[in-house]
Amino acid sequence: MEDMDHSTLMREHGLRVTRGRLAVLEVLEKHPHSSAETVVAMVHQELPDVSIQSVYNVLNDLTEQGILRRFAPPHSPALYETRVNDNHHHAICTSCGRVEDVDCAVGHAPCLTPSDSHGMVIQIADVLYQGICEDCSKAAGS
Amino acid sequence: MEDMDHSTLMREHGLRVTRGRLAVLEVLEKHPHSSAETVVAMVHQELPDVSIQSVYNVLNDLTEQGILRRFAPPHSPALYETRVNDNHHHAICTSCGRVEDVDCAVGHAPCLTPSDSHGMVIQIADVLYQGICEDCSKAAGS
DNA sequence: CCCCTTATTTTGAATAAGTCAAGATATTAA
DNA sequence: TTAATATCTTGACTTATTCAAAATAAGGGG
Repeated sequence: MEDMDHSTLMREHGLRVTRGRLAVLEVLEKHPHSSAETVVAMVHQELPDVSIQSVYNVLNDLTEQGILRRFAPPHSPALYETRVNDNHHHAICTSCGRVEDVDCAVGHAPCLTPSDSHGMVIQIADVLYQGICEDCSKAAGS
Repeated sequence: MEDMDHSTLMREHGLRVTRGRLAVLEVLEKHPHSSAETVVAMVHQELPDVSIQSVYNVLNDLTEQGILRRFAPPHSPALYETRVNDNHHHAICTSCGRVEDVDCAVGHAPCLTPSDSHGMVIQIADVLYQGICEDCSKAAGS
């Protein structure tokens, strides 16, 4: 069972295994870059009586444990994904809001090494490219 | 007068020069990484009858023209700055929320060249480092 | 310099996204 | 199986931001 991994993962982080948490992880594995609202909608397809607040709790708890990753494009609610620990980045279309994963060009984890971090110990580097996606530039160019 | 630059800048973008816009630019030059609310507060020190809505309008208009830059750390309202066109990045302390400017280590505008942009034409690369700042790690380590 | 056009601002209401807190429920260790 | 407590639910609330219509002000042409 695929849930086994998720269950084990959560136990390793000292978290109890609940239906809500498993459902959130499954949803985000199938649909990365989802907002809390989207996650709620998809969780409800399987488990209609999980509360909205609960999904927010789960998203916060799992993000805090590093099981999920959260990022916040301007003009967008926070988005979540399970793809963690691989230093990939995101490109968002400023026109339609579509989000794509992008591997960094410069090699392995380059952006984890800022020139001068002002004494901060860096844990995460989020890179967000903003631009116009193919479809939107076609649509605008016509 | 320093305002001359700002006025010229706005005219070049086809925008009318208003007290509110000048005030917002001045505030953000002195206090980069300010939220809309902070900008309102500081603008009000000089011009108490500029409305909140107006500041939001100004921030949106100037951002749209590329005169301001907006970025949105998780758990934070959107932040604004006048430093534009130099591909610098940001480090935010996840504990106290402090934001610092960071020049990218890898050279000039490296992150504007993603390996595979999925057909998107990239306009901006925002890099957000998250970590623990010196003060907070001292405070926690005690 | 004044007037006209229209960009900008104001006012007030409304929405979206997310948090807080207290009590009910479910998970897990013993 | 039971006890302890982590998690979930409910409902209200806060924060950040947007919308829309009427009032005002900027700047070009006479």
